[in-house]
Amino acid sequence: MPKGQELHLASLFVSLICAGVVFSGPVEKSEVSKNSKVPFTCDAYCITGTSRGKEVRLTLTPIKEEGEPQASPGGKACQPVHIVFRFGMSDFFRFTAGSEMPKHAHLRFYANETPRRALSFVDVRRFRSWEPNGDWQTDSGPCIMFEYQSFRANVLSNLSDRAFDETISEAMLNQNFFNGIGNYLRAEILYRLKIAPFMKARTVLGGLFPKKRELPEVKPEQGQCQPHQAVRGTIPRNQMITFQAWLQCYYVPGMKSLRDHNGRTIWFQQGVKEEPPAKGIKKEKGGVQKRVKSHDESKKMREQEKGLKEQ
DNA sequence: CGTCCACGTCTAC
DNA sequence: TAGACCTGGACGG
Repeated sequence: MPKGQELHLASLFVSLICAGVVFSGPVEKSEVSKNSKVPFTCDAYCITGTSRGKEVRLTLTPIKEEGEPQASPGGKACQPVHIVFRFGMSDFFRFTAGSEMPKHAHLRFYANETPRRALSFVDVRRFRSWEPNGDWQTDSGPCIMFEYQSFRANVLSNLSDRAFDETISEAMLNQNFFNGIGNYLRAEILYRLKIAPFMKARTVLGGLFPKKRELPEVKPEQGQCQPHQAVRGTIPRNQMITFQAWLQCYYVPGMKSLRDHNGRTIWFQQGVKEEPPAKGIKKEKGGVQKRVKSHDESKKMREQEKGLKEQ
C-alpha cells in the first residue's frame, strides 16, 4: 500500500467512521505531546478527513441548528477549523470508547454521547506534528495521487534542479517533488518498473519527456480536498489487503539492502542492469534478510482494519 | 537484560 | 553528515 494511498485510507477512515457522529466540546491534547493545542470548542460539530501527499487534514465543521446562532460556551461563534497532520512512521486514527483510548493517543475528539466515544490521533513515537488552522504545506510538491499531472509537470520542468543530481532512489524521498513517496514506496516502484535504483534521477526521468502518459487530469482544487466516497458508505474493504502480502521488494527475503546517505535503507533487487552503487553509499546490511516481517507495517494495517471492523 | 531497527524530518556543527 | 526526537518489537546472550 503506497504511502499516499495509506494516508488516503487514513482520511477515508476518518470520514467513514465519523459520518453521522456528532462531536462536542473541546479538542483534548495529551499532556506529553509538545504539539500545539487546538483552540476549538463547539457544542456540535462533525469531522471529515482528506489527504494530500503525506498530509492528512481533518475539518471540524460546526453543525448549525435552525434559528439558533451557533456559539461556543465562551460565546464566540464556531467556525470550521482545519487541522493538518504530517503523517509518519507510527501514527493512525482510531475511534474507540473513551475508556479504551489507545496508548499514545495525543489528540482526542469526543463524541456527544454517553458513554463517550472518541476519535484519537495515535502517534507512538511522537514524531508527528499537527497545525491547528493549518493548510497544506506550501513547500511540498503536488500530491502524487490527486494531482498527478501537476506532480509530473513539476518534476519534468525542474530536472535541472540539484535534487535530481541524486540517485533516483534518493531523489524519490524529496517531498518537494514526490509528495507522498516514502521508503517502502520507492522500493516497490523501482522494483516493479525495473529501474536501477542507483541511476542518476535526471537520467531516469529525462527519458520520460517524449511520451506523455495520458491520465485524466485531476485538478488540484478538485482532487486534493474532496470528502471521499466513504462518506456515502462505500469503503473499499476488499482493498484492505495486508500490507505484508502487498510488498514485493521492501523487506522481502532475497532482496538486497543498502544504507543511503540519509541513513535510510534502500531495498532493491540486484539485477543485470544494475550498476555498482554510487559512491558514498555505504555498508551492506547483514542479517536482516532473516527477518521476514515488516512488523511495524503489518501492525499499522491491522490497527486500521481493526478500527474499521469494529464499526 | 542490551542492541538494532523502524512508513521521517529538523537543527546544528 | 551527525545527532535529536521517541517508543517498542525482534532478536541475541
